Amino acid sequence: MGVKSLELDERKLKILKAIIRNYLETGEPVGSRTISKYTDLNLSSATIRNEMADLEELGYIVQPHTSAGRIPSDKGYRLYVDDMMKEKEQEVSGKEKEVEEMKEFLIERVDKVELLLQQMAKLLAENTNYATMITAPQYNKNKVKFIQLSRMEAGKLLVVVVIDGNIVKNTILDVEEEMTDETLLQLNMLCNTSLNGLSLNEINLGVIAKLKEQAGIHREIVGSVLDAVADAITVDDDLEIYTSGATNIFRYPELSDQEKAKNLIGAFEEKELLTNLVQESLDKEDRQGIQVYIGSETPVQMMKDCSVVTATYELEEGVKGTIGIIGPKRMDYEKVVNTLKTLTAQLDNIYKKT
Amino acid sequence: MGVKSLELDERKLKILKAIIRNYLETGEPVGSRTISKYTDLNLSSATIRNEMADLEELGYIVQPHTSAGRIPSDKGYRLYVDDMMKEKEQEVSGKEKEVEEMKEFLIERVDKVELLLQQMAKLLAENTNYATMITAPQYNKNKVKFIQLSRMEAGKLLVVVVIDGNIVKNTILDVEEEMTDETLLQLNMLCNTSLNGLSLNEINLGVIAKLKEQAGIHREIVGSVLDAVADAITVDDDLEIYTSGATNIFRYPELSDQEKAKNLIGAFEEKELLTNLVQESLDKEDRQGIQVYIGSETPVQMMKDCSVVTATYELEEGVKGTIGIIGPKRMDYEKVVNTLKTLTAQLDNIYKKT
DNA sequence: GATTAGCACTCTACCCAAATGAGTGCTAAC
DNA sequence: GTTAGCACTCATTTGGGTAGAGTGCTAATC
Repeated sequence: MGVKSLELDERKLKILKAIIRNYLETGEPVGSRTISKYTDLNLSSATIRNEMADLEELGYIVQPHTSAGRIPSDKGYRLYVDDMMKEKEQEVSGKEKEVEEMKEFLIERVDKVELLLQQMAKLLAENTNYATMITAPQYNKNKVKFIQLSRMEAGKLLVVVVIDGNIVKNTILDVEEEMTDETLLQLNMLCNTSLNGLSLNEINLGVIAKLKEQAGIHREIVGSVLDAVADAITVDDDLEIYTSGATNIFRYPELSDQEKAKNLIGAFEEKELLTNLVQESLDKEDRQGIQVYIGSETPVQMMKDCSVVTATYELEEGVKGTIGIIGPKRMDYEKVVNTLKTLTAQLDNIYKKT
Repeated sequence: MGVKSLELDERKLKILKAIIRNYLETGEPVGSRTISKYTDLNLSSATIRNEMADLEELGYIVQPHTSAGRIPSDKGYRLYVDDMMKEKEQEVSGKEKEVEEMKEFLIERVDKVELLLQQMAKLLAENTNYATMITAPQYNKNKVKFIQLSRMEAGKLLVVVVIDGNIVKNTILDVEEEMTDETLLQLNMLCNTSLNGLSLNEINLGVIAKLKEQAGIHREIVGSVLDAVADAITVDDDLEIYTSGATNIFRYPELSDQEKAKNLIGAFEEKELLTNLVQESLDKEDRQGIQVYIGSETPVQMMKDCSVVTATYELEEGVKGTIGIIGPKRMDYEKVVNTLKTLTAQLDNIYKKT
C-alpha cells in the first residue's frame, strides 16, 4: 500500500484496489454499494460512486453497460500489478504448498528433461487452473565437447557429436571409400583435437581449411562430418514447447465462448504462435525474469483477451527456457507471480544437485 | 446397394440410407416428407412414416424428441458404413486432389520423420476439417545393430546403441575405474560380437552371464552397458503422438457445447488417453488396416459422441504407426476412408523411394 | 394387404411484453 | 466534502402465445 501515483490520491487508489480485488474474486462487475461495505473507509455508496466516476474518466475502470458495476481496464490491472510487485519485492517468497509438492515430484528420478518439463507444465496447470507452457531450454552457447566417428556397417559411418550440456546428436553418413580402423582412429583424433571447445562461430574457414588439409585424402569425409557437427551445434530454430491445461480456459466464462475458446486453443495447438511470447520475454528480462502482459499488451495477438505471465529459468549458465501461464485478465496475479518465482528458483537448485 | 440385411428388406434399407445421407449433409433431423421427395421410391410421406416407425423399433434410427425427424443411431451408422465399405472394396481408389497435394508436399526433403508426421497431421486436418492424430512409427522388432563405447572425458563413458531402422540412442555413464584405450577397444568388440542381432528377448541370462565372464574385471561396466542397451531396445511405452485440428470440432454444433468440447480437447491434450485407440487399431487389423469406430464403439470413452476412423501405416517391415481421424458421427465416412486408404498406400511408397 | 389422405396432437423455437433488480447519476440537504 | 434520496437505465428473467415441423393414428382407397 501507500505507493503514490501521479493522478490518484490515497483514497482513489484504495477504492481502485478494492474494486479489482473484488472483481478478481467474483468475476462480476462490482458496484458502489459493495465497495462501500467491502472497504474499511466507511464511506457511503454515493461517495464511492463519485470516486468511481473519476476513476472511470481516468481510464482505470470501465462499465460493461450503463447500469452495471465497474470492471478494471487494462490500465487498472497494470497499476494493480505494478503496485503489487513493488510491495512484494523485498519479501522472501515463503515456501508454498504447491511448490513443496512439486519439489517432491521433481526429486523422483527423471531421465529426460523433456519429460520433466512436460510433466511440470501439467502439474502447474493443475495447481493454478490456468493454461501453461514451458519451452525446452535453449542452449545458446553450444560448443563441441566430443566427437566420435565409427564404422557401423560397410559404407555407413556413424557420427556422434556431444555438445555442452551433454546433449548428444547423431548422424549416419554414407561413405564411398573404405578405410582401415587405423585411419578411422586418426580421423577421430583429428576431429577432436581440431574442433573440441569450439562454437559455431569459431569454426571458420581457416579452421576448416586446416582440418581438410590435415585430413589429406579423406577431405570429403571431413566435409560431411563438418556438416553433421554444424547441424548439431546450430540452435534449433523451432524450439520445443510443452503445453498443458488448455481446457482450463473453460473455467472462466469470459473466455469460454465459442469464438474465444477456438482462438485460444488454436494458439496452443499451433505452437509456433507462442514463440513470439518466448522471444519477447527472454529479451525484456527484468524483475527477476518475470513479465506480466495484460490484455492487449501481449505479443500474441490471439491472447488479447487474456493475461500472460512469463518467467525465465536457467538450468546452467546460458541454458535458458521460458515458463508461461495464460489465464483470464482477472487471474490471481499474486499467486501466479509467486509460484513462478519460487518455481524457477527451485528448478535452478534442484537441477544442479541431480 | 443390394446387400441383404437380416432384418431389413430392400425398401427399408433404401429409406435408411436416404435418411443417413440426408443427415450427413444437413446435420438436422430428417422427416418423412423430405425422404418422400428425396428418394426415387415414389412413396407418400405417410408410408415413409410407417417404415420409419419400424426402423426406429429395430434401433436403426432415433428421435431426438417426439415431434422431430429421425437421426441415425450408432447401429444405423454401423450398417451404413459396413455396407459402404463392401461396395467400395473392389474399387481402385482413384487419385484425389488432396492426396496429390500431399504427395507434392511430402516429396520436399524432410529430414525428420517427426516433423513430417506433425505436418502431415496438420495437412490432413486442414483438408478434412476433422481432428487428426498420427503416432510415430513403432519399431516392434528392435534388434541391436551396433554398439559403440567411447571415453568422452575422464570418468564419463558414452554408450551409443544403434538398433534396427537406424535408430540411434545414447547414454552417458559415470565410471569409476580408469581404463586404457586397449581395454575399451576390447570391450567394444566384446559387446558387438555378443549382442549384435539380438532382440530384447534373446538377451537372456545365459548371454549376460557369458558376456560378464568374458569381461572379467570389467563386469561392472558391462552391467551398466547392458542396462543402456536394454533401455534402447525396449519399445517406448509412451509413444509420440502428433495431433492437429482439435479446434475443428467447433465446426460441428453437436460437439461444440462447453462440456463436450472440453472433454474432447482434453483427450487431445492428454495424449496418453489416445494410446488405447492406437493399440486397439493395431490389434484388430483387417480391412486393409482401416477401422471405423462409431460413437460408443470407440475404445476411448471420452470420444463416445464422435466417430473415429483409424488406419495403420507401415514404413518398413514391422515398423508401424497409426493415423486417426476424429469427427462427428455424421462425418463423411466415404471420403475419410478413401483419403486414409490412399494416404497410407502413398506413404508406404513414397517413403521407400527416398 | 399395402398405400395414402387427413387430422389431431406434441414439441421446439421464437417473439414479445412485462416484471425484476442491480446499479448509476444527479440534486439537495447535512 | 459527504450523504440520503430519487428518477432513470438497461441486462436478465419470466411467462404466455404462436408458428412450424413432424409425428401417430384412423379411415378411405387401390
